[in-house]
Amino acid sequence: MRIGELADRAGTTTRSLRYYEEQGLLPARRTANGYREYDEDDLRAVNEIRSLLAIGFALEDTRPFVECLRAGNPTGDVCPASVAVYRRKLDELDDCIARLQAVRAQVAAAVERNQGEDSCCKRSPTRTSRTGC
Amino acid sequence: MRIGELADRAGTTTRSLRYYEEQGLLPARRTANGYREYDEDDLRAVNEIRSLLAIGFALEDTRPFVECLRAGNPTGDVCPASVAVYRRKLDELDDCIARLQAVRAQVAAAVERNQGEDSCCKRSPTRTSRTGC
DNA sequence: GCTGGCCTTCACATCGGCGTCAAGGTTTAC
DNA sequence: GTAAACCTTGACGCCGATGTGAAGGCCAGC
Repeated sequence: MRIGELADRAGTTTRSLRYYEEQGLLPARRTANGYREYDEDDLRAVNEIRSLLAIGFALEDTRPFVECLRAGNPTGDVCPASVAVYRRKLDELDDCIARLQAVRAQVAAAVERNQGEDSCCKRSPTRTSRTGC
Repeated sequence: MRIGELADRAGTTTRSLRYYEEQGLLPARRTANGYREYDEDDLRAVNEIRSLLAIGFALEDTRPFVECLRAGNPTGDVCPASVAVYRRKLDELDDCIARLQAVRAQVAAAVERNQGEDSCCKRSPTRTSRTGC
């Protein structure tokens, strides 16, 4: 299949696929006219990449999983290198969660201190903003 | 005091202070020669900004706190607008923590599935990478 | 008067994973 | 033959907070 179909089937864009190729994660055969040509294995690789990205892995961290798949394994996570990434991610997640929980506690305490307070303020206008996690 | 001293005392850089000014968070008086001149209130404002940034607030989210301080309040968080930001941040933190915990569980399960496994792989090299939370 | 250490503004670089456009080649359908 | 729908490479834009550097002004001490 060509890049457009692969993108559609994987629920992504051609731009992303070319980017993965550029990063050495998705080498592509070329047809005579220079078009990239992909097969079902490539689709599996892209799905692996996408599902890992979706849970917050960096693209680079998906590499062992993709290589594991390419090596002929049923899934990308049966290889030691993949499991190593998983473990590192677990540590990072634990650190991150702990930090966020500490911040949460700190913010919650601050809210409590200043909630019913008439210790209010003297002026200051209002505004809005956006999210981001 | 001038910008270099303020930066030193606040534990940041002149670049950052100029950026805060550019964002309208830290207006500066100028001396005759064009140098920025700051006082102790400005130091407090910068400290407020820095401590909020340090716990993951966006610069824009520090605005109500700074304005609250500027309005003459003892701390930046006694104003309703500040508390509103706190509350929104709490929600964001809860969402974020929940997502990360879900991911953590998913990754932990995957590690468990593939840990002692001789279901190993067939080849695939090794690599390294870096952190980031 | 000269050196060094401040200060000024302007503006480009960083990181990651793309979006998006430009300018062009190819192939298919009518 | 020509329009439509693919494909190609290349390159700039984005976001946020800041690093970094260039080119120049100002001031204190020697």
